[in-house]
Amino acid sequence: MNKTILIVDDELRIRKLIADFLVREGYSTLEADNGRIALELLAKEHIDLVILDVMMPKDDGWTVCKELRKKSNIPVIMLTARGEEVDQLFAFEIGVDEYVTKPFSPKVLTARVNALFRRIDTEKANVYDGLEINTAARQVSINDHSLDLSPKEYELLTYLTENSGKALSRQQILNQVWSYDYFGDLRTVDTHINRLRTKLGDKSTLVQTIRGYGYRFEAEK
Amino acid sequence: MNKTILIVDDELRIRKLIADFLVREGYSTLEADNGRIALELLAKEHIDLVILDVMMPKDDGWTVCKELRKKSNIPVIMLTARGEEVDQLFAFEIGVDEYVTKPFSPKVLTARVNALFRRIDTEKANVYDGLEINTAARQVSINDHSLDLSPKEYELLTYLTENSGKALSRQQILNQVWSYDYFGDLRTVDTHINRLRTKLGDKSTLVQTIRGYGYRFEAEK
DNA sequence: GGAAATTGTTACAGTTCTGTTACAGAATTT
DNA sequence: AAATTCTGTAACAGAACTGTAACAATTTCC
Repeated sequence: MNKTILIVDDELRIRKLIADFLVREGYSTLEADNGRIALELLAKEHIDLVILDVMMPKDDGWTVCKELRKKSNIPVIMLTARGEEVDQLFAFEIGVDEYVTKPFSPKVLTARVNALFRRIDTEKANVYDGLEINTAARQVSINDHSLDLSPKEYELLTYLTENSGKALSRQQILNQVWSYDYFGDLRTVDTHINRLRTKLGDKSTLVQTIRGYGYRFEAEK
Repeated sequence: MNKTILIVDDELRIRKLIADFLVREGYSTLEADNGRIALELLAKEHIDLVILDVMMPKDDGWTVCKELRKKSNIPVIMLTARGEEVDQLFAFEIGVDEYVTKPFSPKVLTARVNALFRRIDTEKANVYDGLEINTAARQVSINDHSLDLSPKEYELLTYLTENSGKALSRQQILNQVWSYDYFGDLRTVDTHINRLRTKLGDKSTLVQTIRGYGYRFEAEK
């Protein structure tokens, strides 16, 4: 089923413009011309993402977002007017995921939406073919059988899974899992991959070698 | 190999700040404090993305971007000052892919960069008559059946596909896929083409021989 | 048709790369 | 402080990759 995006803006023209391009990208859309209706829709409908204009006559975007956040972790993209002061820390605390400055090109908006969904989707998938990663508990298990990973092994595994399906070079891995100013041997990565694979047992095939490049985590289809 | 980002800004402080966070994200960086040096670096080095400050004393960001666009399709992120009027249509025509308003949080900047690369990478996930090349995963597949290519074979194939429809001489291929200072036998290219064709199976006809010259990748219409 | 040029194919040896293990020092726990 | 665990490096063996050469097949040109 298509993802549904709720567009909240008091201007019909803007709503239609946005809806037009999102539909073209393959999304379903809902519309609300004020905060109250937006919140009602959120309670009733299954909505995957909200695009929210800051400037609205009744309740402004910030208020709607704050209300929304009490009930949901739905991603929010804010539309801000050019020149409008935006306190990024405030926005972050409220739980805005992205902004787009008006006027915007449809290209930019749809790109943001796509990128945000990709991010959410990858964050959600914490079970890979029977390998479960509980980030809150910092615990990894295979078929409810807990794995005893060292700190580095855990960090390495989560970096791989967070970028599941992507080729990661040894340098990239070293930069991320160790640190950007760590100047160690690239082969260190290999050793840790080896240790990780050993502990992964028959799930070790999830960690694929890319010869001459690095590694890739891959949940088989 | 890491993606390389060129940072163009006249202020050392800003450059270092940006470079710091990008390196932490696993990118390599290059720096230029003016447009001329930026263009020189672009000609010499392999650069995947440019971050460009609009306000610079010699050539402003727009000029640099326009020059750059004559020679390359590298994605560009513009740094604009808050309150600075930006004509988005103008920027779009010049070929700017994203902006970030100063002052910005590193989080916002790196998020933009990551999102842009994701977009580029997924756009790049090209399909040629059933042959799919996923550059992010560094993976090639035919009808969802993954091919096991060696590093050279992969590089060769992507070089061919990136120049799809163009005749490439053996020397040109050797210069690009090997390196410009590699002095090997031209027939080495033939051998690798042969290996590649073998692995491509019934898609091998995509790689055409140009007698007396070299090869050409051609997606049939 | 036949010679020359060009390309396809295969084999092989040298090189590079990766998996694995061992070990010593560092960090952590007891 | 001792014991245990963790970590980074080095070393080695085996596997994969690569470049060259030699020969076969094909195309071009006379």
